Amino acid sequence: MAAALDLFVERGYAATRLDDVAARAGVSKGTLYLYFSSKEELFKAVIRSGIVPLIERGERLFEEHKGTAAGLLREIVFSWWESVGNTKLGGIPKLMFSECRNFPEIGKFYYDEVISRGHRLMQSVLETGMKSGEFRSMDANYAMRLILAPMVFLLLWRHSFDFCDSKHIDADRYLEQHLDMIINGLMPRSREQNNSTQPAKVISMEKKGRIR
Amino acid sequence: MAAALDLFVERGYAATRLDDVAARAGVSKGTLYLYFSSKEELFKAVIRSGIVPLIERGERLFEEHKGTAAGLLREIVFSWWESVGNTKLGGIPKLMFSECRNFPEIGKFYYDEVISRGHRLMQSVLETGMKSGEFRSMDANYAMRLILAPMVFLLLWRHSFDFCDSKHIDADRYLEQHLDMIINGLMPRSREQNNSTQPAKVISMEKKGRIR
DNA sequence: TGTATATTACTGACCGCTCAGTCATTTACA
DNA sequence: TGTAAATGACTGAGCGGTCAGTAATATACA
Repeated sequence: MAAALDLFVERGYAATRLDDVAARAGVSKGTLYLYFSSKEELFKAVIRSGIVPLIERGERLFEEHKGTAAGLLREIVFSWWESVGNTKLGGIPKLMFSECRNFPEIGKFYYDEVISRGHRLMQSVLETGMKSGEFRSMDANYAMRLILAPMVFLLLWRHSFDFCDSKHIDADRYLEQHLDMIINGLMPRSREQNNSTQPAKVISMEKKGRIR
Repeated sequence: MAAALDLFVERGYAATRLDDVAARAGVSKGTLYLYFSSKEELFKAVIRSGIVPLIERGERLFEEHKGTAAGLLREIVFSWWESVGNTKLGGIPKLMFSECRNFPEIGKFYYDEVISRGHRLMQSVLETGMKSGEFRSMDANYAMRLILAPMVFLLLWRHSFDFCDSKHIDADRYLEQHLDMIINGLMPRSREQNNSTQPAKVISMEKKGRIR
């Protein structure tokens, strides 16, 4: 399954040959069929085992958190990047976006088990912040999508056009600035108070030369 | 080429059969080879002819604009959605993200002719606003990416997981809220002044029931 | 303990289908 | 009638999937 993940991420579903998966795994193609009844089943297994555990971690972060909503937001963003963005698991979302129309069943599975739970999590964080008055009130469903979009987009970019890009994106700076722009867009009233809402600095891998 | 665009967008590159393209175009497969020397050449031609004209329109908007940077931003966002998001051309970015690793040559072409020009355009808008003091000063390269990401992401979503999503996204509300969050994140000092920076309302298809 | 039998894990040659690409033939038309 | 355009049957490589066979290990039994 590790071999399959590598190759699926690298070449996409259709372009991955089972002979190659078998070769990389150090077994014969026949052996694959002792464990997975078809290429599609192998694909599903890879997706399932790789992603589902991660979403659960995020849900735990939310339940256990005590502090500002902005701090929690920050914590989720950076721990997500650490465990997904920076690992080979980061290729899965790209894979899913590319293939979900051709495999609606897997698409639905991924949506139900990963995406919708991620959405619910982020929306809860925002609603918490709105209720407490830390964020101004807005449609949490759309706000949630607007916060997640640049995060996932960074992942997709990394696995697609990044190789063309002369200016490689520094993920930490990108996420840092995203938070900065989003928080200032979310905060009510004056802007100055926002510096007090970053108690989570400890867990982030914040750069010294942070952009103002 | 219209037939090919339809099918590429609908099924992806690998899953599109030239027999089907020919059938939809109302010609025989042999005829395709009188005009395109290979499937890959057909793909390139589709991408080239579909997208390049659009970017030029955006560049013209920038050059001709007189008004606030926020107004220009708004105008670009909505006219982009009108001419790309709402048409079948909207499938091309999804296609490019999915396939650019398998066709680095096309990926490079797309990056050079479309993405980098789009980046430059948006970055210019932001820098204009920063110079005039309308926006607070920040790294324009990252800000540009953070503004474009949710826009492109909406397109990708529409062509991938949207079919799973029970709550269909209203593109206008989404973009409206994006602008609202971004502008308020970009504006210096007090939040109240931002309502004066929407002279571009005319061209947008703004909904009455806008989210506050 | 030595031999026979069963089980498990794996192999790789093979099959059949799909589909990009070809080309001898037909059609359109000036 | 000559030539350019179009056709569609055909080819062959590639690849998902199969299965008879092998080797190693475990079990049965005398």
